[in-house]
Amino acid sequence: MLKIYNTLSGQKEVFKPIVEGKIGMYVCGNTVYDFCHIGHARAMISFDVISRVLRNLGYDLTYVRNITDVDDKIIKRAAENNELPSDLTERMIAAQQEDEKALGNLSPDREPKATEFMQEIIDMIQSLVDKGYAYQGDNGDVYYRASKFADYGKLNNRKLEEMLAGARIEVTESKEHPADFVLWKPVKAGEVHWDSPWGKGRPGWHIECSAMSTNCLGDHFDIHGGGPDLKFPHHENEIAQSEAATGKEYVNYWMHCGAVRVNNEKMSKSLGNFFTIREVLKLYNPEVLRYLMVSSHYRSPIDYSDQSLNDAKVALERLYNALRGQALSTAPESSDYRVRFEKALRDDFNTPVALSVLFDLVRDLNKAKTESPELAESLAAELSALASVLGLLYQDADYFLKNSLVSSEGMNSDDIEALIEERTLARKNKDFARSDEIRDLLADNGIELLDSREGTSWTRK
RNA sequence: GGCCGGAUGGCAGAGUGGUCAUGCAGCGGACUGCAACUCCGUUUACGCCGGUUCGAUUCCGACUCCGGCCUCCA
Repeated sequence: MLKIYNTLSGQKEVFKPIVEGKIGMYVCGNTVYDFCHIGHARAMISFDVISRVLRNLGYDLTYVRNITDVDDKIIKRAAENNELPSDLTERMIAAQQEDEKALGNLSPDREPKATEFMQEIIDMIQSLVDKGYAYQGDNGDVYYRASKFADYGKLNNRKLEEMLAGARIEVTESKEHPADFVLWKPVKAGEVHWDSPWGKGRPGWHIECSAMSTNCLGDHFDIHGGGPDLKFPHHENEIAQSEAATGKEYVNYWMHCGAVRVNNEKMSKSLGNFFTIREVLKLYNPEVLRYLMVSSHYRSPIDYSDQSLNDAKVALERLYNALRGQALSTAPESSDYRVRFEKALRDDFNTPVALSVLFDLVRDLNKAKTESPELAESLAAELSALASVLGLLYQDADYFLKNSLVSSEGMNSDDIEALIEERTLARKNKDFARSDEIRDLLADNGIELLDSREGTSWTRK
């Protein structure tokens, strides 16, 4: 039994797919006008893990995540850069793919782009116009008529009347109601545009997701996910558009990950307090960032700091230490560890508890190394197999331990190996003074040594 | 103002009506030439006030504080 917290109901629910054994999942992707920051990383990693877990549980999953490649911010940024919007979006899509590959995310099954679904977007708007859910204002904008959709606000527990009190909704003369939102906006001079029954122009932000998700997964599908800041208005508007256009229920389970915070404040573009993924990957091995994301529950807020990254690095080192130099056999079909691990993940993807099972396993593995090599090989295989469900421990242990911190400075491997060789000789000759001198020298350079019967290995701290 | 979600040991972070989370750090021991890695043992906890209960960190209510959304944002 799988339980999923559904934003729509505000509680954990037993998951039931529409079609037995199959799942359609749509996740809102990024607007590609800038490099991804840590908040994007969290959303991308969270849903990557969720998709892996669903497949591990045996579901036939179709995972769709869109790319927003037409938007005000893209047009603005491209103009600032003096380049074509399409050149900007291509660059940023390539950058995002690089980042994700580094972080160990698997590609979604489909990554539809808004510009490739223009006809479907126009068709959906037409359908809304035909049914009286949309109208063209005298400024040329086509608006969604929020007041006609009885369930408007059901995802966020809001009522139209109450929202007016907030008074932060953009007031436009051309709108019938302040909560109405744009489906299609007329082209401004020199901007990219498409032909439509309402004149040349381009789509509003929300409609593309309704059009792409229903075209890729059907009018009614299982899971829709995204970052916490999309809950309102974006997802609320998606529901309104889709259900009005198709006349069917849109999505069964809505999932939202938690925010990444910096100094107890949400990391966001508008606050400017964000770090890009590539900045962080200049300092830390990408798996450290992934571990940080997986080490708390996907819905909890995460505080991002040097210390939180460092804690993640140290914890990951413990896992990799257990695998270093350890042969793997075959993982058992089922074990107490696997049962506990999967039980945790079936409970709304509780990755912190799943990780705690891994650490219990590591303790037994480390003990088995001296007591039963065969058991150790099997436990190591089990550790590796379970970790892969979270997308962790995919690197060579020795490589990771030498590169958990990515520093461009510092000693290179050859110099380190040479010093270790000299130290080994000194130790053979019982010249412990020289031996310790070398170890201290390496330690000052962030290199920690580990002597064993097989020889000396090292870790970059 | 409205709507959500939090408050757990030195830090991070799960969870539960009555027995262990887990990682880091600390302390004692084993291993080691000394270390490191590892192992064994161990200290520190559930915001505040009431209620339900044989018993509440866990359920209910009030309070305080914090965060998010209500505007583009993963």
